[in-house]
Amino acid sequence: MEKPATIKDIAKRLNISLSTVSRALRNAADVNSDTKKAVLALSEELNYQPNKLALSLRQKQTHTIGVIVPNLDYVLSLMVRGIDEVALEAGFTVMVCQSNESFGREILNTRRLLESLVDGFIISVSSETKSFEHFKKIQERNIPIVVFDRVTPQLIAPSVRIDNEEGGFIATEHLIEQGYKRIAVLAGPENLGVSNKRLEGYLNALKKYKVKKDPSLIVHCDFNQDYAYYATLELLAMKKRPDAIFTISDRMAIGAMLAIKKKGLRMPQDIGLVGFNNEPVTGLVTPSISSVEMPSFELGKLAAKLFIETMHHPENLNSVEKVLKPKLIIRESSQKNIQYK
Amino acid sequence: MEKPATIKDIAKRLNISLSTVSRALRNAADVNSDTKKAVLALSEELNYQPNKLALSLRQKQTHTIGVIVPNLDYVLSLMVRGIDEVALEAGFTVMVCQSNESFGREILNTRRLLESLVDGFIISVSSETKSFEHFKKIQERNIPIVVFDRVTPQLIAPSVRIDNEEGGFIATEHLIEQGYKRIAVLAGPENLGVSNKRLEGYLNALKKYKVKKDPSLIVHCDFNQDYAYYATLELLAMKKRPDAIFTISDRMAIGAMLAIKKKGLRMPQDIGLVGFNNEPVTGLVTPSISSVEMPSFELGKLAAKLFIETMHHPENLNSVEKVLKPKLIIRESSQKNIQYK
DNA sequence: TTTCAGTTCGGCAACGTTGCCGGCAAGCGT
DNA sequence: ACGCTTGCCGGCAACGTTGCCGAACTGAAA
Repeated sequence: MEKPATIKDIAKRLNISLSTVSRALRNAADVNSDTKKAVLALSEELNYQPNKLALSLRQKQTHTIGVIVPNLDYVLSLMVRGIDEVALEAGFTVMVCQSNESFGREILNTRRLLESLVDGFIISVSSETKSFEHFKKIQERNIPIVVFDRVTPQLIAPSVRIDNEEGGFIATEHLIEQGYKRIAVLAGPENLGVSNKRLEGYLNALKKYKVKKDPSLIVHCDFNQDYAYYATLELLAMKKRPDAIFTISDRMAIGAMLAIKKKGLRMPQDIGLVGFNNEPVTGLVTPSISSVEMPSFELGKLAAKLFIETMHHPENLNSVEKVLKPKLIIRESSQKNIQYK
Repeated sequence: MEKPATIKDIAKRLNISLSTVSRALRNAADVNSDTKKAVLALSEELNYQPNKLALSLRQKQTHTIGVIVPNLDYVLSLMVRGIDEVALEAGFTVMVCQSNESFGREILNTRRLLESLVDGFIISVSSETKSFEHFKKIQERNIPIVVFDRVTPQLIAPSVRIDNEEGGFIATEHLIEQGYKRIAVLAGPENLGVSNKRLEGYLNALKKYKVKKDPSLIVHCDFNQDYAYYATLELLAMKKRPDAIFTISDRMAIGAMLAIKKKGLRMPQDIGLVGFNNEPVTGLVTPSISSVEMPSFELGKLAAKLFIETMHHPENLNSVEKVLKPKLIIRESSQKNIQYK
């Protein structure tokens, strides 16, 4: 039992032609039921597995999806698991690449996946990416792309995301309702759509509740715990320091928490804090941190489903844009007016 | 610019044969330097990319490594990144599958990867796995396997791991030195080698420092925060409750911490706690949790290097066993006698 | 008997690539 | 003029699979 069995082996053993075996295995109409049985039996015995390479070469389809993500943090790895689940079910294999938030790396990844002859892409763009030519070239070759989570108007493709504006809104609204007056926001890089949408939600909440917007309370910084830490220290050093902070991600919320503790301030009494993503760690730290949860797993599944639809009907699905709703998880860090739990 | 260019296109445009083009591209000796230049120039212009499927089909090598891991928690994803880095450098693509600690799923994964015609495997076995026939069958087909992290004597293959016995030893030794007298251990499932080695280290430390072993302080439970939580509650309900706990993983340490807090006990004064893996969360909770760090990234890189060696020299590398040293990171949860920091 | 439809099968080519073999011409020495 | 080496190149087959075409046989209708 050395080499795996091929169609040829079966044909030889049964003294019939390759074509007949092939047809029998694919259960084609024009093959005698006796020979069909014989072929099936022998293929079972030899433990025959069709060679995927030959198949792919022949029909120019690898049944492989290239997935590019900026990293594999909690939310994204959940999304990838969602993609994986649906893809496997549909007979696809997924290849996951991390761009590490680097533009160059993202280009490298697309090239590598292209070399691997993936049938298409499911992409969440890196925060560094400002040009989308590498993706547009792929689209010109009629290779399907689905964008998820980090969606951008600069790349026209079917997309799945959460309502980030809503997420920013409910987080801010909650802080306002808790009685916080000077609410700062730690936003991500300026060009990142996701971050800007959440910021927009923040602004909309201020507007609705007639809280005056203060530009000095809006800070852009990298999606990163350390940057958030230092940004928060600066915020807290202001003459009129904020009494609450909404961060665009939990990583940043952790950084903010550390800075707040460093300053000897208490949450939620002195400072309120709300993060985004609902990573498990937010429930473990002291105080636990309120956070906006998103249906990551569902979102991944939806992305994969949309991809498969796109493969089958490449006609204008480009305008399809699925949006899921986020949900606020309230914990200690923001409950100035208690009465919960 | 629709279909990607092939060798045939180049041959036709230059009026030469396929073979010549092929040789020119591979920089073979017996081809005129002028034609070589022409071919290279045209292939550049047409943006020629060799078709990997055809190549793989021809030379029966996909340059793909199948990686199977029980999950993608902090340590394992670091290891996978290490594998990825080395593999890419060496021209390999890796396909990662999660078994979710399930035996059936692990078998499914190996089958799928086998169908994808991977050149070999790098494996960390699931905690459920007690039979290794599915892997042995692969080895009989002369497909190389490298085992990492979760190594077992039941599967003879080149392996990379950390010194788990040492890890268990230094954690326990540290607790003893801090003056803890009744040290409990939350071990993993009984059949899991990694867990047993760490337990062995614990026992060795007790022996060295002449601390009497108390079987009621040794608890086996699933690698899981909830189980650890309940197991700890039981430990703390004992008449003579332990004054320190060493957990075999940080997940379990978190569970233990929650149980300790629930009981209203203080760390490190009432109870000492040391975990394993040094996940970032251990530094963020209050109190921060001491933990045994392992060089995960390095370990992944080593595994990939070993795999590549094995591919090139399949002769008896089976006895190769690389072992890396862990390192104790001391934080608040175990510092009864202060003076650190 | 001829014709025709239906059933069942084999042969050939193709997907894109490379390895092997052999051929042709030029250059060299005899 | 002959043979030998060397440099360069083309043809063929093969990897494992499937699609297309046509052949061979059967049985029945004309």
